[in-house]
Amino acid sequence: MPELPEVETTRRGLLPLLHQSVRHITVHQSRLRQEVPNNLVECLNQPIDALTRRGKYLLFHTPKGTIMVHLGMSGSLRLVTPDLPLRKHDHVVLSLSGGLELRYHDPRRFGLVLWLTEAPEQHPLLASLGPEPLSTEFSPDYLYQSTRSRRSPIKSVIMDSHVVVGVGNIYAAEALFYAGINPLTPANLLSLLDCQRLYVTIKHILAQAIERGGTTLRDFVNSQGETGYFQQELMVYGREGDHCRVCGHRLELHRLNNRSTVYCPQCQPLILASGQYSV
DNA sequence: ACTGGCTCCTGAGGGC
DNA sequence: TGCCCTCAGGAGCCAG
Repeated sequence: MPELPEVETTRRGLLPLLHQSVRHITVHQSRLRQEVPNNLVECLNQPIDALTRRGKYLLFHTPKGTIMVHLGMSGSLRLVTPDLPLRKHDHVVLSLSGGLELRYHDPRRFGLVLWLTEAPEQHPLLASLGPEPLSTEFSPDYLYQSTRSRRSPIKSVIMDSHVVVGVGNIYAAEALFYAGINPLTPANLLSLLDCQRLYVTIKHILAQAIERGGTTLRDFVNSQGETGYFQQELMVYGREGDHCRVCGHRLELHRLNNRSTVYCPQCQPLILASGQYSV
């Protein structure tokens, strides 16, 4: 499941297609999270002069407009030679001037492929996004301020892309573990010190995952079709019932907003409204 | 303004 | 072997 490090890994792997043009488009399945628009053909013969990322959105910039791609839950982009057989769920295929094909593959179809003619940052899906977690805009004070009015669990808040982009279920769980913060803690009960620790762990974990090519669980592959190799180092995600790697306590599973949330009750005590800690 | 629940979708895995 | 059920989850949307 692509999170920010996986999307960034994909972006870097696709840099060879810079300055190439799309010569041909085949849409095998247009029903993604949003319908693949007919005007995607406007990208034909336009050189891709930049490939950027905003949150988990990939942006292929051309003089005439921007191809915006989101990988959703199960999506991947692969740069392959045209003779490689098409796989099931290869929904969109872009044939490039350099001879390779860029194939968008997405079994669960939660992702999207759009064509933007306006400035990407003005598109509704991007306009309201929070700061990039690895930018200076994201700071301990920003995190502290943006949690003051939020009584929902801190895990939900850091996963809210309007607060900060790119923190999905895996990294949220891991960052909270390293910060020693219980995922269920009402966000507004975090102290500035808590926010400073959480800020550090979010940044550190994402940066480290990018450096190592992304986590992979289940279906993520990079643009060369390789899996990442970060998953063996996960501390809590997917380890419910196992023992904490730090204290040996049994890790607990909690369903939060219909999402599995694993934490160590010993290392991540719950802060109560009274300011006391509960183990 | 904030909150939680619902929705889209397919494939894996468990129970029988 | 096969059928049915549950679960996985990013993120927009909506009602309260």
